[in-house]
Amino acid sequence: MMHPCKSCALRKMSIFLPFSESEVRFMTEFRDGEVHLETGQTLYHEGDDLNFFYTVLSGQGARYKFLPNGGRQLVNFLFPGDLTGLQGLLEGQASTTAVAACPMVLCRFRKTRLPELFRTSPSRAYALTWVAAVEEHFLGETITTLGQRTALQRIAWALLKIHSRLTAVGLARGHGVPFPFRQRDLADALGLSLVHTNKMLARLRNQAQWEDGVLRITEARVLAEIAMVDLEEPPVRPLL
Amino acid sequence: MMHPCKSCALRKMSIFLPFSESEVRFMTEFRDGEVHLETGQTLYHEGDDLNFFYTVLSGQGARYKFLPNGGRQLVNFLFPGDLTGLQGLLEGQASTTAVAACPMVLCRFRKTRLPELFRTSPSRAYALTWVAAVEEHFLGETITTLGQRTALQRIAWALLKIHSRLTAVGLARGHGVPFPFRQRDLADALGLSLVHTNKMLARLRNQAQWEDGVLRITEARVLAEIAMVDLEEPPVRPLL
DNA sequence: CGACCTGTTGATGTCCCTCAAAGGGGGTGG
DNA sequence: CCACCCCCTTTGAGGGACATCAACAGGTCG
Repeated sequence: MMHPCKSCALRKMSIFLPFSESEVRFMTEFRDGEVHLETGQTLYHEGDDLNFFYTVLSGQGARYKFLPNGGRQLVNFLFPGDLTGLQGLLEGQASTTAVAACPMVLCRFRKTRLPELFRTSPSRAYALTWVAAVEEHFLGETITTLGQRTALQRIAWALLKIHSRLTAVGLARGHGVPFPFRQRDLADALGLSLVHTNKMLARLRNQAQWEDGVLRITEARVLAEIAMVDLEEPPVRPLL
Repeated sequence: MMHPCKSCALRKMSIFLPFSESEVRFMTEFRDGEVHLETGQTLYHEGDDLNFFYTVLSGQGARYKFLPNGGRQLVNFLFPGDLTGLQGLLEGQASTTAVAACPMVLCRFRKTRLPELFRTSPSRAYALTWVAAVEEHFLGETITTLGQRTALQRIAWALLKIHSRLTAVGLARGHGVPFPFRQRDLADALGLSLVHTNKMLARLRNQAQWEDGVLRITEARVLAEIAMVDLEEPPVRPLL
């Protein structure tokens, strides 16, 4: 297709800031093709020299960091609209491993053209920085959760965040949002053991159901109370 | 003084990428004065409308997030060269409270001029994004620490990171680096209780001493082993 | 001198980890 | 078509790491 960005479905979602005509033209030329991943495939490995960065177009994945003792931390989920790979911008070395949890499509950008982006399209460069700032903000919230919340509160917090983020990109289907991960992934995201994660999920079953890769929240109010957060939509943000 | 950036001591440190002549000129004009803080003063409060962002020139501080239950999370320390306030770029609302742990000097930038920076100085805009990516990378490491490391490992990890970061900005003084925080701050940074933090610090006394606001590391190798990290210098990064 | 803050140490409790085992699909092969 | 296995989920039992409660020492300040 000639105009992959022009027809991009993500761009139309209200959570993303609109593109100008010239921005659409620029991105169409700037992008470096698409990447298609199957379930379980890795986008990049920890330690890889990263020549690209990516925007998630569809599907879901996660970035993991592995420790010498066998531990594994899920640093963040990769949802449609998320940018990943920028971290490796500096060291050239990826600090995490990105894996697809279901079939994914990503928009690819070449790192060597980054200076050109900054020279040629200030508004797109601004968007890039903005997205990085959004991500930074979210990681700060995650740190707060890991540092201060109990297991039950962490689960409640995560389910709410995940649900609202996926709803914001139009994935709600009445019966819930697709969330194709295992309990082990959620456990690794929250610094909990698999067993305890399972037990806390059971205790929240009245407020949220997560089965067969579909997450449904029935008592958001209660979850928010448990998690000590306010119920709010994800803020509007740019898309790359 | 006419050339505050030209004479900036930070710029000369090898951990920071060099400025071109034109970049120095640009920043001199772009900056919006200095902010001087006394110990305990706050740079901004959670919920504030943020019109500025800042680079730490000297001194140290931290960003905190407070929870309804009285909990407090130290999201990150603010060391010389660090950029802060960008997170609030989007919501306009600061998500954390920034407090000085000793007298601080910061370089101030006006948010409304950000688009101008992207239009006028692509190389500076690139540096800004780079710094944000560095920060994002570090927050990811912190998440891994909070999620996967034990109390002793967290303390060892934090002491190493803090020491190497402060050394990289030239604060080592033979007997150690200045670190003007309380054990309560470190506890809040690592998601531990004050009491337990104290006990773990005691157990590491042979490897690291932290007294009277000075941190000295005598057995970095041992600490690194405990923390499950490699001993390495902080990567070179831009300065704003 | 007393009030307050920070650091230190001991005692007690508990949240969560680890170990263990069983049940339910889904896939493969006999 | 059933046997078998693997992965995921679920539940119970026991133990350990860390939180909470409590008390004291030293330093600083009013």
